Amino acid sequence: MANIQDVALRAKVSIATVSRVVNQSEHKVNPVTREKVLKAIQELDYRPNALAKGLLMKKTMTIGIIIPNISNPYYAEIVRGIQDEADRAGYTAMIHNTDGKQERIVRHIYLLREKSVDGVIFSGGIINGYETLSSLRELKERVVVVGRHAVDFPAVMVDNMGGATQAVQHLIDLGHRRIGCIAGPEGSTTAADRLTGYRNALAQNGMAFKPQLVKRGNWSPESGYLLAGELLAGEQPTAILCANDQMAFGAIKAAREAEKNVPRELAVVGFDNVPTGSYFDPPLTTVEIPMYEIGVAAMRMLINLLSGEPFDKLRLFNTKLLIKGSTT
Amino acid sequence: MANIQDVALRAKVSIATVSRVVNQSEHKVNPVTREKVLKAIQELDYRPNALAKGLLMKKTMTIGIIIPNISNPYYAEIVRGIQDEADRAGYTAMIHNTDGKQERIVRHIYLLREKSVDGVIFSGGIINGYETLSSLRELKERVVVVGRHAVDFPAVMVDNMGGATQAVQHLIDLGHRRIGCIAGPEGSTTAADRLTGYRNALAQNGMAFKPQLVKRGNWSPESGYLLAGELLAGEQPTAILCANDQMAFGAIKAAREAEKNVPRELAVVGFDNVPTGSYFDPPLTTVEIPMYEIGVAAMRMLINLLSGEPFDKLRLFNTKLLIKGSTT
DNA sequence: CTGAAAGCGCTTACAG
DNA sequence: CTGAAAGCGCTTACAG
Repeated sequence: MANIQDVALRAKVSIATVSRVVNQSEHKVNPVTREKVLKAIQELDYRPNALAKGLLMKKTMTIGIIIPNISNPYYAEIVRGIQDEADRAGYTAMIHNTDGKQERIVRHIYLLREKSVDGVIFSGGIINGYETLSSLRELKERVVVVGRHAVDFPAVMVDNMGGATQAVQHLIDLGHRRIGCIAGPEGSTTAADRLTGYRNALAQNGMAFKPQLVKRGNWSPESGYLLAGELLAGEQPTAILCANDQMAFGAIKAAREAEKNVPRELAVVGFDNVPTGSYFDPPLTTVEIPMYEIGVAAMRMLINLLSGEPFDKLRLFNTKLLIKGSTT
Repeated sequence: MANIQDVALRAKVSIATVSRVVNQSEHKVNPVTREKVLKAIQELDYRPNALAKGLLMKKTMTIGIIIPNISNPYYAEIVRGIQDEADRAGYTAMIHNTDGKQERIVRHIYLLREKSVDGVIFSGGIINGYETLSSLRELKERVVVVGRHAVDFPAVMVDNMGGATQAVQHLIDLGHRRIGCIAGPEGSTTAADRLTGYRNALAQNGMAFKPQLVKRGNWSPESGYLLAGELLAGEQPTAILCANDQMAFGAIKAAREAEKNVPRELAVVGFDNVPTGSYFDPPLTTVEIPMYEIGVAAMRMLINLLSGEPFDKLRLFNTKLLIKGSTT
């Protein structure tokens, strides 16, 4: 690969001049000289080496994204938002899957530091524990998080609580009185907030909270399927709020196998509004979250953080209840 | 951030010695000295700078992945496979979305060169045109592709043709004689191969190929929905092969709205076996592709390529017809 | 076993 | 307007 030296030699100028041309520097360069350099660059198919530049400038135009799993459509959509915004600003992203495991989170944070990323966006899982915080020490002024975290980073958040309350209110308005909940896993603040929203709606309507109507899944359709099966065999709710769409897909399948008509005998609400939900039969009623925009906003925030621009340290997105065929 | 110099100063040794300890070099280091260095590293929370190392060693332990769109579950699954295998080998991946646009492909290939990635995995879209090939020039010995391409790179391929033939044979065996096809877009070799498979099955059974039974979508559920609507309103096939699951979801929705029972009045087959397909009603009959394993295999191949190990330049994966409720 | 020094490919303050 | 030189943080051949 041709380097700056090769270009300088061929154009018969110094590397300083080549650098100025390449970077369209303020520093004046004679037009004739510039042309010579441009010609040499073209002929040699020269590209500046970003490692060398990054080492010197202490700026790599690279960011890290830490998520549980890119093959989860929720994160995939957020990531696409982050990347589109990053691309517009000239940043490249390195994506790290942690499956929510502390050990992997810590290891990948260290990796990002070694690779000298300019900043980090953290979504999913949870930042806690001495190890994780300690690994973030050197990076902590350059982190943006998506979701609610114990630590005080600039954050893009979603009104999960309000969304869940609204969804349950919708079920109550339809006349449901035994409303089950397939919640997300322990340790997820998103899951916790959605569950709180469910409880709030019950309380606001003077309805008792019954722990036996609540099951905790792991976001997968399988877990929704199994837990809905348990609820239908036991407590027999007439409606179920699922903490995400995937689990709602599983719940609808369980209802089908139990020969319960959705929505007539069992109403089901999901959360997120993943793309395929509206193709289901019945189309899934769900709480929409603007995942793509969340990603864009998180990257926007990181760009401001890194450039020293002032910005709001907290951006809250509202949800929107989409009433479709799985509730009536 | 502490650098190697800081560690050397604190441990009262030279940077050469620190380097040897950090890299667990062959070169002997006195155990007492080693301990001093380790202690300093710990106290300073030192991490070696990968930019400096990469610049010197001409090896960054970073790879690039070029795909159309990470929020497409097909690519997300392949990427997860690539990343898991990459992670095991100590590589980090930079993912670039091109939406299949030549301009973006070219731009991102140049970006990957600037960032000095060790290698590239290219999936989706298509490598052709002077611009793209030219941009790949410097990287061409370090590229692995997924899918069929005009250019001769080491490749991981899928028997799309055989899978489609098998799926259509299944429909024929069920007695269907008017079989429609919602194919993928022009310019996609995957789409072309699946369409050829469809035609082959017809030919093998002495059935005529009718162009009016074939429509070309763009892989999205919307396109499947619209095109299935056209087929149902016009040619009235009794079965449709869709070139991917997303379009099959759309087709089933169109059938529902046209009050055609699936599978009784319209049989539908998808392709890929994305995770949600089996939760549909009816569960989607589809041609399974081992997406995750394809990703793993592609990364494995790239690792061998980069390390100079001998390996098969072509790895072919077979598909598997999964018969579910959308065909009977 | 230890360290001084060269060099990877850049940018920029400084001198001319 | 142009260029020589320092320095970013590393690894390793070489000398001792």
